Amino acid sequence: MTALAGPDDLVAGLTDPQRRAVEHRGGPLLIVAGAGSGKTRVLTRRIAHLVATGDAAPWQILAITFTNKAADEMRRRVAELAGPAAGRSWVSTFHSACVRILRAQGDRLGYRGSFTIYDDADARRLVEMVSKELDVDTKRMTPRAVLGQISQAKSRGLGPRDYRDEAATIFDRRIADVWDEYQRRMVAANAMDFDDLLANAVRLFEEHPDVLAHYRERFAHVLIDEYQDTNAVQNSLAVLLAGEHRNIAVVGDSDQSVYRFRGADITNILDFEEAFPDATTITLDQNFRSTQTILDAANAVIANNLSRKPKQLWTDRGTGERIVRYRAEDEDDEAAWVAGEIRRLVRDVGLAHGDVAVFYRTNAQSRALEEALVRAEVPYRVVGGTKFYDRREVRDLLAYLRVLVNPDDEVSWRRIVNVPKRGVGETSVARLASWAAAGGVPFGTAVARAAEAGVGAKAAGALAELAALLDDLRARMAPAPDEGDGLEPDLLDAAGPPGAPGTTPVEAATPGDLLGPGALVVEVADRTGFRSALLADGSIEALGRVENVDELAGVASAYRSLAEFLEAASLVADADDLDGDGSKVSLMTLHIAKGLEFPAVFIVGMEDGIFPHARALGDPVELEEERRLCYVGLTRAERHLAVTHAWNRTLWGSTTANMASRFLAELPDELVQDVSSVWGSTGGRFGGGRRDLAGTSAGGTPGRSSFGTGNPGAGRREPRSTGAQSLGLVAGDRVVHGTWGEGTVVETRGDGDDAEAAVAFPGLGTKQLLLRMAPLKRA
DNA sequence: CGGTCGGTCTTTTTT
DNA sequence: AGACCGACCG
Repeated sequence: MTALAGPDDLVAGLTDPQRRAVEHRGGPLLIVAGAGSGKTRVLTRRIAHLVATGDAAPWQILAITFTNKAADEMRRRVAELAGPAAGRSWVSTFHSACVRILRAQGDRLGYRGSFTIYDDADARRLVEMVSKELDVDTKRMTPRAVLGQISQAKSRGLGPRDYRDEAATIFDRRIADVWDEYQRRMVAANAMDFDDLLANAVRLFEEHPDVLAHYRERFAHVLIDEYQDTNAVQNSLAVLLAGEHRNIAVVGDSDQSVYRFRGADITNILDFEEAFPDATTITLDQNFRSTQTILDAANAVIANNLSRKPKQLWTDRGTGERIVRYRAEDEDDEAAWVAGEIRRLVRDVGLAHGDVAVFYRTNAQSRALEEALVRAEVPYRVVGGTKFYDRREVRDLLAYLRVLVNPDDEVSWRRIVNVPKRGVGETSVARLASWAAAGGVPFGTAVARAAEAGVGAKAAGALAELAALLDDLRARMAPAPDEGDGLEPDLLDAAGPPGAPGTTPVEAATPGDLLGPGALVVEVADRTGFRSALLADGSIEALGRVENVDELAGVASAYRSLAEFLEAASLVADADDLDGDGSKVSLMTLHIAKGLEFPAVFIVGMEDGIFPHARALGDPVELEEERRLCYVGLTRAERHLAVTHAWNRTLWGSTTANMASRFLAELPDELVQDVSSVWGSTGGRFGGGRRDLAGTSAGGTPGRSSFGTGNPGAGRREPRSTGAQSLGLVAGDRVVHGTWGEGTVVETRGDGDDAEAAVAFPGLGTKQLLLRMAPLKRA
């Protein structure tokens, strides 16, 4: 379509600091990018600029993000700017980049190319297994906690031996024992957990200088997003790859570091300038997202953190409305108020449901909201939460598929051995395990020779049948396409795995009677009796499970090989990650909200003990992390922001009274409009109009309204009308909206105070406006 | 071996 | 309130 952008086009429209970040050459670059400061824009333009100026070939660029979604988005935007050649760049997450390298080079570490990736649940199972074998008290040391310790240590770049050396308590030494055996079993199972993917890549580079040299040469430019969320190992990777040419650009905002509990180390970004003394630092603090009121609030809150570099976000977009605060009786009142306000925003202010998001600290809080939204007939979706790949039946089938690809995968074997039920109980599994261990053979061998292993005749027969079935399927499995050695510029894909968003899924053409991934799912589900067991159950949820099985087959069939599908399934946590179509309100945790933005945001449950979470109250470091989370939440809002807390909240069956969150007290008074204070007042101060709507749908007391006409000004009386209803608009008229700019009237309805107009704003879609309330003038 | 009952423990989770 | 685990029994 359009001609590719030249270097000058690529810096057009950028602010001065943005431009400098794009044009910087020679040496390390730290881009301190505040929320909403256009960092993705800078990153994508920088990549395109490197290519357009000829300073780098596309395949010499490695761009790292944290989520697949972010990687897809970046890939898309870079392709727009730099053309298809940009597909030769690696734009991926740390984990997928490491997988790609390890698939090609893992044999140097003793892994085979088909190694399995264990997610947290798989890893936890193995820890549990090992703990029990070692007689660890799994009550006092839960597998979850032990794995957490191991994971944290791995994130710091430690191994079992280092950990043992550091061990201060008997517990730590036990953890080291478990870790030792866990790691042995992982190698035996030809499996890696998420932390291993990173750690093994580092090990590969450290132990094989020739490999490192290859990749250093290959990736002459390294860019890393969300640097504040990197852990020590990821930092090592960055340093290893960029340590020689030093063309490393990192982007991040220490105020948005909220994954400490996952091993993220904020000092990586804080100390970047020390690690790279010749680094250039560019700060982006102009915000292009929010009103100044919202930014002032966020600035004020985050200023209470001691361990940070001062930074003030600013905007030229104007003051905007005050932040609405609602003090609810309980979580139901809170939810009902939110539901009512959302209706107001849609009816009176002209927002679409998709423009609105509600954030909460913990997933459990979504329930009351969902109930209220259903009652108020507000369409919504819950983002995150239960993921497709976490469902039991999906995990079961994936375990079958993994065993097909990797017969040494013990955890998956154990999972499927008695699913569906074939009379193989705990004792049989124990016999299989000890026989395998004694003979030094994989668990799968014991399954095939169960009778020899001492398993009872009936169970042994079932197991032999299972092994034979899997052998048969394995023989008919379509081979994985050759993926090269990971070093060629153009191997694999230009645009991520097939089936990934942004690429066209290709129905795998399977030659002869070879089985592709989709067919394998079907075969496994049918021939193991998995599907019939579900159907026999007959319950509603069993039927849902059957649907999930079919869906899994559908997803799988978009991949070229089973191995490829399994890799994607392990690395892409959420299949229903799809961006909403704009027709639904989004509900999500504050963590998930990071990186997103919405015209209207509600943050609920702002109570000490909820947010900040109870477990953070006594710990200053944790508390600062919670405050960063608050900062993240506040800065997601573009124009409308409401914060709520409930005096009473029922949690886990009992009701407790909570104080308002300390973060609420950190919001400057003049930025906040307290809605509960108008309780029983005649109203009029807060934008008025349609109070009936809020009242009836909220099922609460009328008069508690909030978001009004969008008129700024602290404490000033809001006008009852913008007068736009008397403009006499007809379809085709050009108008200017205070927020959305110029648009065209598409349709008008009603008259007087009830007059409404549908107005199309270029690039923003058509908005329904209540003219009495809308800041509208003739163009 | 497999179903049922009661006791316990509840954050956040890009990969 | 709900999920998950372990003990108990047919």
